[in-house]
Amino acid sequence: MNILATLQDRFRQAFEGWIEDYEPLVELVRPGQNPKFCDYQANCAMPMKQQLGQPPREIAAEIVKRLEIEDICEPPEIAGPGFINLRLKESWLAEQLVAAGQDERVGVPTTETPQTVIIDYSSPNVAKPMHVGHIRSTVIGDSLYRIRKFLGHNVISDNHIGDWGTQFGMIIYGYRHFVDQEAFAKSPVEELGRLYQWVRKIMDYQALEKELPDLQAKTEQAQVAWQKWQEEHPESDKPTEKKAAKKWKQERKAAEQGVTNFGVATKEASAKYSKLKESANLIQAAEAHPNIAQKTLEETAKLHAGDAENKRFWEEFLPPCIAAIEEVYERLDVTFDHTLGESFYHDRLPQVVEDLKTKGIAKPTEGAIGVFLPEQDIPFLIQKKDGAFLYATTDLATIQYRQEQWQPDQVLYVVDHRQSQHFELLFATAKKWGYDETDFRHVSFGTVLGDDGRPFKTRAGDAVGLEGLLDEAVRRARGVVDELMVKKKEEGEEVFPESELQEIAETVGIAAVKYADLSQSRSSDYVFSYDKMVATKGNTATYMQYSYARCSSILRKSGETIDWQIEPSEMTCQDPNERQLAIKLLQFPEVLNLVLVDDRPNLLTAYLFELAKLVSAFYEACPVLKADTEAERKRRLLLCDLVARVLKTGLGLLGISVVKRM
RNA sequence: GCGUCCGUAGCUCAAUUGGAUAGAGCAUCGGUCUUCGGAACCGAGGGUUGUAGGUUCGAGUCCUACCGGGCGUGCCA
Repeated sequence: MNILATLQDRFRQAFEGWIEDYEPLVELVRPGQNPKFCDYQANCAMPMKQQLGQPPREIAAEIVKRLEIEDICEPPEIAGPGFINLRLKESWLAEQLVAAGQDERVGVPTTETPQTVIIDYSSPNVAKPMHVGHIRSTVIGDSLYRIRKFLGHNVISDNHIGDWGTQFGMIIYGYRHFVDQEAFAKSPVEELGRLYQWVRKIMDYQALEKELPDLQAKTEQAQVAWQKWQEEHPESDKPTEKKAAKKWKQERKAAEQGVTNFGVATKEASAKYSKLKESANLIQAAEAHPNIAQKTLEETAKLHAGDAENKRFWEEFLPPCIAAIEEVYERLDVTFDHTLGESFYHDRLPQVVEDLKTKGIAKPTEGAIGVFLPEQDIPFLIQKKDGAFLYATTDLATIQYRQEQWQPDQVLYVVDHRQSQHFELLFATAKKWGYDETDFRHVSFGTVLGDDGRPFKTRAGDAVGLEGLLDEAVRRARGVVDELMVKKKEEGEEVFPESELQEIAETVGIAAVKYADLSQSRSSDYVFSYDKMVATKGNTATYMQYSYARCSSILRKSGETIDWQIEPSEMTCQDPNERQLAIKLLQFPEVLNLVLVDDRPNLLTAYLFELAKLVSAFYEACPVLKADTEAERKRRLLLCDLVARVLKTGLGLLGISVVKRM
């Protein structure tokens, strides 16, 4: 049962035959902001002023008159400029609680309008270790998948892995020249990873060798230019006229920034260079394999052209690489319905370009092929002048395939915000191509930052590996769990066995990483902090899991079997804390729907956090096991049961598991 | 230059897309309690929502300008 939807229905009925185009007004029925005023409120009277030419308070009175809602709410009150305040009836709340309690889905109905939705997320490159950058896409995508599925949509997850790119040229080249056969036989993935890193290092070294003098020269030039600008533009010369002053300031900023920008770039580059230079082996390899970047590109081109040997390497390397990625997913408890990578679409690319050309959508431009779109200052290039295809081409082929295969109503791309322009171009092109019925959405997200406010990197400047990150989170979680055990021991309580402690740490650690990400507003960057994510206070997975464990423990200690076959009158809330908790529990369905409006899992985490806080207040005010009467005890135990189930279900929809005790 | 996102409490972040007194957590301060699991609860201080205008019953949210930042910006993905 969705309270909000039910109330909105009643308003819809009230408007019917009276007001035209009332749907936007129905949207203005909302949960109340402050329990002091109301449980729900309708803000529709004010905007109706224009249409009806009456004072909003009069309109509100008219709405209330037409509204048939007395089975659900107390008589509505009109407040302020024309707010209609609704207060739910105790008897109705009790009925809904019992219905939710009896329902395996804790009262969440499935949708009446199921849609076919494809979600494209995670998308790692094979043969390259997964890193911190993959967390958000994977975790957010997985959660959106779970929620849609739970609500009854036909969801298809497709992991569009990078299995056809230049990294294969790199490992093929590496395999030809540097492979340690023994290591490869023992663990192909590890050896391929080493080869990738090694070739990457040689490439970096050679590139830096070439670029560094240039960078240093540019830094010096920038310094000279800045000096000169300052000499030629003393502060006293600053124009007083507004426009000229602005230009003056901009020039100064440009000159000054040139120094810092090139300075920083040079400093970073030379630090990296001298670090690489420490390895004699690397220098030797770099000398023996000049221009390695070009050679790896050639290997990639050969693979794409169907070279038998490279294709054989690819076929040999791919399965173990995918298996390694699967291991990470298993640890994260993430699954996909399909894993159709770039290579899957390779054969379709020429036809895509041909078709777009034939239909007059794409045309040659400076030797390449591109789609020109109104309101876009750059063309969407689908073929390079050397004839090679681009990821734009693959993305279009993917859209075409998915339409043929699944006819989706909606396609979500959970990809970081830096690619928003690419998706704008992609979606516009797809529309022109005829796929104009599908709701394509770029579910974008911000960058994961370190505590210095810059993208989260290791001290050496590399991306942080995902597995190491998870290990560290689990290690911190173990620290938290151990601390807890010390306390238990002091208080003479049972200390858990080692195996269980490790299990709890794993569950709590992984949950912490996921929750930290999901609880953040998706569009903004966020600062990664191990300490904060495993904190036992605040909006963290740890706090929620504890709340669940505490609830479970009370239920366990009651020694009773939960039985929801009761009369609603027995569930009537007697205490304000019970009532607040009951309403929050019943709002679970509407929150899930709200999450999907704009694909914002943080609304679900916020809801769960509020629920957990209300439970704490409830325990404080309302003894459960030591309740005054048997009826009270029973009612409160049932509330605990529902809380535990909503917490578990809600966390489950975020991809987070719970433990029975901690 | 153009495009785009952002600027909210000391810190990290919310704010149901235009609704009532802008909320949480951390940190700070005060209080409660012989713990149904105290990882608790109750309370206080802390804000000109970057600045200045505008739109209207009503603006953190929309419009304009400015200040400060991130990201992107034709053949990488």
